Amino acid sequence: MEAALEVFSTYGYRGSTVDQIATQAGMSKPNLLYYFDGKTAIHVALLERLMSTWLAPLRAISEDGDPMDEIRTYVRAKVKMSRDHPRESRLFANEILQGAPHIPSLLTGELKELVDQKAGILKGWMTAGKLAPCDPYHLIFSIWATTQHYADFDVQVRTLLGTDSDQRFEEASTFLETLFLRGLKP
Amino acid sequence: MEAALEVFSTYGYRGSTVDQIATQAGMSKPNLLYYFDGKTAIHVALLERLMSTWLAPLRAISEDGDPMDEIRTYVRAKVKMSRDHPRESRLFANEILQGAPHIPSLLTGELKELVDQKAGILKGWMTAGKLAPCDPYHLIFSIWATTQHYADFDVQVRTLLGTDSDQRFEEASTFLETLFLRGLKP
DNA sequence: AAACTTTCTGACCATCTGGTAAAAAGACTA
DNA sequence: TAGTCTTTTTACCAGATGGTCAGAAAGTTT
Repeated sequence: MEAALEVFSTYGYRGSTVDQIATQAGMSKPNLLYYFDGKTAIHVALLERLMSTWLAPLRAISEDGDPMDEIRTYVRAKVKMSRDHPRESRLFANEILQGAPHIPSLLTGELKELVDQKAGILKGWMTAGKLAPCDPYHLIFSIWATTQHYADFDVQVRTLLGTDSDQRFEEASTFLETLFLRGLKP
Repeated sequence: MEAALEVFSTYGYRGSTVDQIATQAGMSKPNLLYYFDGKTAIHVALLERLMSTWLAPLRAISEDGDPMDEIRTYVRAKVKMSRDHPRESRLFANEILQGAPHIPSLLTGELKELVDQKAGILKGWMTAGKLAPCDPYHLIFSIWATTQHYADFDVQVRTLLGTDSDQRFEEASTFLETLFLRGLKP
């Protein structure tokens, strides 16, 4: 799985070969296929296993917390994930970009359920006057987009910032925190 | 080129075949390769031809305009591009996601030059007190990320919003406009 | 109409890729 | 030790794919 993550996230599904994954995992192709029912099965298994980890920060948003704190924490956690788990982010990005052909049920199921729930919480905060009124779904999208950008478009970010240090994640965290807190203050 | 855009943006570089593009263009593979020097050449030609169109909205930002108006106009233009030219967006997203193996010079050249220039303008507005102080590069990234999200992750957005109408682009425009204007008001 | 140039096609090839078959090599048990 | 089950390797295949080539059409010039 570790090898598959490395390969798939770098070259995409079609761009990866079973041989590459096997080599990366230090085994032969037939041996790899002894444990998995084919290339697609590896890919799906990987996506399913990572989905819950990937959604953990969103799941952690609590209705009881302070809205501003919760959002700040969420943004920070997502930037951290882009820094520490860029491969996972790219894996999902690749899959969604191609129209999510392998995980349609994950989108309509687990993901939608969670997002609907959290959107409800956000909406509640807004009607309670604790958050500037806006569309909660688009708010979630904007947090995903801005934070995952630093993993998915890393090459571009590094090129344009002209720095290779991890400093960009700190800067990003600070910038996004300011943007969202100012933008959402009731 | 139109056929290549359609195919490459849907399946990615590795996932597309020359035959697919040829069929889409209504010609035979050898005939297509009579005009292009190979699969890679088609891809690169496409990326280079689209780069300027793609950057037009950013290029249109004028130092003389009102900062808030300029940013509002830019965000709107970018959302419109996601709606009207999703294939172009996905084509670039695919390429950057894989590490931009075919267009390294475009990033370090044309793109970086333009972004540096516009970041300078933004910085100028900030020191003049016309815009809340923040990192101009990360500001540009956040506008790119949030707007292109609606093209690149369209499947996810449609699934979670549960609507297929183009209404989502209107909502997105409104939401992002509010977010950025509130977040950047000095 | 002949000569020549450009465009296009069918047949073909080398390579890559996902996947399989069968047997060898270990590991465990009676 | 012999037998059985699991794991791994070697050899291989069928189909897909990028690309080539000789020559046929089609068009243009002389």
